[in-house]
Amino acid sequence: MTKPRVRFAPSPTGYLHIGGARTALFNWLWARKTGGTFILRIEDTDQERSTDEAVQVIFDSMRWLGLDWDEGPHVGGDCGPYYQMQRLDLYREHAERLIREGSAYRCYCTREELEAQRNKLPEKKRAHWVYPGTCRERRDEPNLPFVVRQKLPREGHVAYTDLVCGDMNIPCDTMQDQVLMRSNGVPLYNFGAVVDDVTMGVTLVARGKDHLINTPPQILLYRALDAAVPQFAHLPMMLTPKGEKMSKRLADQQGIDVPVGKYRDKGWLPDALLNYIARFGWGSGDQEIFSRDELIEKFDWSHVGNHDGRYDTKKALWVSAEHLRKRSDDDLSAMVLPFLASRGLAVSPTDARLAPAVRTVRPRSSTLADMADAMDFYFRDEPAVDAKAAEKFLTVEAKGLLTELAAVVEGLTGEVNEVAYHTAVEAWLVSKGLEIKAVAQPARVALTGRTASPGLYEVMAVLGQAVTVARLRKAAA
RNA sequence: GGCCCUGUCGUCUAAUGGUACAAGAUCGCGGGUUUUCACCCCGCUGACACGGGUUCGAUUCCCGUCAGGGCUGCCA
Repeated sequence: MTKPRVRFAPSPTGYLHIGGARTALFNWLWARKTGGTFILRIEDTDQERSTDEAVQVIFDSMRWLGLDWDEGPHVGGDCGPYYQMQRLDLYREHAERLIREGSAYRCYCTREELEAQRNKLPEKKRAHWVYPGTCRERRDEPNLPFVVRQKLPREGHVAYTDLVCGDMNIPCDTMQDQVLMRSNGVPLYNFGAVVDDVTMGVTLVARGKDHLINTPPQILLYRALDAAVPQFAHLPMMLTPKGEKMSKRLADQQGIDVPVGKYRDKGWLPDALLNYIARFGWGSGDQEIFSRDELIEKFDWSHVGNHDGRYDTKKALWVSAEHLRKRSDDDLSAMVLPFLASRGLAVSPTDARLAPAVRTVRPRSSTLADMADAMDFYFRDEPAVDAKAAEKFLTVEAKGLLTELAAVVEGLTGEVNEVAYHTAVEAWLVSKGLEIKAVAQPARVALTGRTASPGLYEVMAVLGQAVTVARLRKAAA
């Protein structure tokens, strides 16, 4: 049995959409699970919207996610080139063949003529205008611009079995003679994709359900080209929390990050994003958290659902946090550095406070950005003090206690660690007949500038004796 | 409007023609732990869209209704 060949074929018109990332992931998982081939192909035939920058963004996002491709730009392959705009000869040859064999025809109707026809319809009915087939039987070949249209059967059905959606059976009279090639010789999606999938030997096409309706005419094209029809798997849509298509605008309104790059910028771990989007439309028993290898091991088309879902920001953040908690202090230290840097904190990778600081904030963070924010006070010369907190807790009475506390800490000798702080402070409290509650919040504000932070003794241990004393004294002044 | 897909807790998933008072996770709420905030632990609320059939029996199969989504471009 031959190994699967799957592909991800984005169009470079902006950024890698999170829904696109899921399509890429499912294809990639299948290739990795089966030992098949994962192809990356750039569908840049929309010259109005495609840009080189967007191509670069796709590469960057794919690499960040760790979805490496076996064939495609940069890595090459036997079926290249992998940019559609570099394959125009191929499309022209295939279009000519279809015309010759009667599965396609040249259409000389101009855009203006067709537009005029459409506009004759009442406004409400314009949406269901279909091309009337004016040039279907035309035999002459005037020296005029033309598009190539697919010549569809007027009756019959196209049947196929979708790995996700099951048995499909679509009547031909609901399709129309779609344009295959523009008048400038550039193919449209439904043609370019088929020619490429045929010539690249793609055996399984997994894509969003928004392409479900494109499949029957594509199957007709495969048949017309005497090519094997691949398997199809149409993935359910990722919708906004309100159940709408995830356009950039709507997503922004509802606080969802659509571009993959946003997740990187916000300090998600790539594996966490992969986990969240994998669980979207797919599941494996009760398991929620998957490593990359577990996804490869457990992924299966039979467990891909076929109903659309809604993005859930809270659950997404939970998944992110779970992945963060599984990482070692050292890993996280290295990864959080850029986030500290972007906050103006040039912390050295060898700073001894780094890993201990990470350990204290890890259970309080959902992303690396959260983590950097939570760690801020460790690395500033002076903590940013919340004015309200200071007003509430740094009272005259509290300042007196902080002065004493500073002296207690200053008096410590030997190995001064978390336990030592704990022991010494407890002893002092007992001698004063006080409970920790009496000084906890004032001390916290003094040391961190905030009312919520890791435990006091942990904080002292990371800060060190000298800084702890200094901050306590400063707050008491 | 037409065509296509889909309807299980708010959300993402699970299970099944009858051991079932429909399972897990998240969110929400309450409690515990605690120097704060988290983490963690315990508990609670919460769903088979509706109506017909098929069947001894339907959440599960079929039909209809309703609802949601997608497509309906010389976009992808």
